[in-house]
Amino acid sequence: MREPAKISVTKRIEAALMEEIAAGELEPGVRLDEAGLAARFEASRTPVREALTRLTAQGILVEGARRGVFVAQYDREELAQIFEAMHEIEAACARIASQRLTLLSRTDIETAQANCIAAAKAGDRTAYLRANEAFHMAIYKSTGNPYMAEIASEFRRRTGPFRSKKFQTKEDLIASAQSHQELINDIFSEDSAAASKGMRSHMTESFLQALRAN
Amino acid sequence: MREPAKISVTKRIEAALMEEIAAGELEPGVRLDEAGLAARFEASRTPVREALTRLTAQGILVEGARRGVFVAQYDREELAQIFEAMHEIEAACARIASQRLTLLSRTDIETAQANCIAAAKAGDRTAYLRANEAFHMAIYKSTGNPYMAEIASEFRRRTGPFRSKKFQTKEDLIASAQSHQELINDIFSEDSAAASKGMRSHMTESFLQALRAN
DNA sequence: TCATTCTATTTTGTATACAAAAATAAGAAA
DNA sequence: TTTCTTATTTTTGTATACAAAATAGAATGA
Repeated sequence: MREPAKISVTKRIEAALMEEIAAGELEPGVRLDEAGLAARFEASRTPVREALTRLTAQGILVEGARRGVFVAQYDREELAQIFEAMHEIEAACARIASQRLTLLSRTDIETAQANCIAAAKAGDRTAYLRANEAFHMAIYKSTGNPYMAEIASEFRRRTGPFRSKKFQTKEDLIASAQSHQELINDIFSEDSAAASKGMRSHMTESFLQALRAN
Repeated sequence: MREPAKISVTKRIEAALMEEIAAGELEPGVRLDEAGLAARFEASRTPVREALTRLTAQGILVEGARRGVFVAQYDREELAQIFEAMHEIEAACARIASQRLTLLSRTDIETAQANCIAAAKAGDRTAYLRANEAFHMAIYKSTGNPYMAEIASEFRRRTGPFRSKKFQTKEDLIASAQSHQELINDIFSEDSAAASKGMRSHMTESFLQALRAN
């Protein structure tokens, strides 16, 4: 029997805010005041503060020039720079992953992709977003390098609110899932150059759509 | 006249700890207790806590399995993974930098390298460490992408305590400075593939020495 | 009307207090 | 001695309090 997994108030608030930002409920530019959040989460300002500090360290929130912290918001130029950095890291992950594929990691990637296809066919946007995250995470994990995986995940969290906007229609979902399929072929080819190139093209596509939607 | 630049207690403590860890005064594995630090910095536990939280988020500290936070410590396997990730990011930085070199950024890199050579010739380890950081920072900055620069810097901070150990003799410093020179040639060649390859070889060298010293 | 100074309010940064959890130490039983 | 239990002490997580800074608002003068 496992313990009730007591989670600290700080972590609970951090996770909740991260979730809301990822889901787009808290839009970029919105200000978060400590007192308000403390009231909302029925806690004191102390854990709220700590959660905000952690989210700020991750770049999900930014401290405004004046006062208070805000959900990170980027103009086109900044967004392009973030995507460029993400682009590089994702490409490196794809290359490394292709060199180190195990039966298990191949299966994980394929399973995630199967979920993507199912969600796309069903036109279920929420399910697709979740499956899409899992798909990319599976690739990161396949590098066998938790540090690479961590920075890749971090960028994914940061760009989440901007990427999610681009999935509007069922066609968007299906197009994305197809793009995944090409990417998988490249990675599974075990030609690391092709894997890297494949990821670059997938990310470029993703960026162009994100730019259009923001 | 500029204002006295009021710095928060939290930031002061964070910077001080970062400095001490980078300098190797606080060795990997050492435990940091809040009460003790609060006494040392003549502050309450609150700002100490916040500083520790931020350093933990940056991976400079880790929260132990049991209790308390510790200066991050890595075994050979983990160190290899971190260096691999750093390797990838540095290579990407070098490639991008080589594509975007401006007169100003070239000058910054050359100036930093001149300082490295001077410190190496003088056998001044502390000065070399500082100049070496500036040299790499100048390359990051030359990418024109603050997000790339930020992750590269973060890895540099994390690996600082392990890299610094490898500079023991004057010959080590001179060898490092010479390695820089080759790297500069590759980056300034404006052949981005060569730049990336050059950085990879520089980082591989650096890693091998770090492994030997740790 | 606009700018400016002063006042009031909000909000943050830091200190302190306290309860709960974990680590440590001590003692008892095998 | 070793192991198990229990008591003690640390240490952490959260709440609360308060002063200083920042913002907003009101009043004053041009």
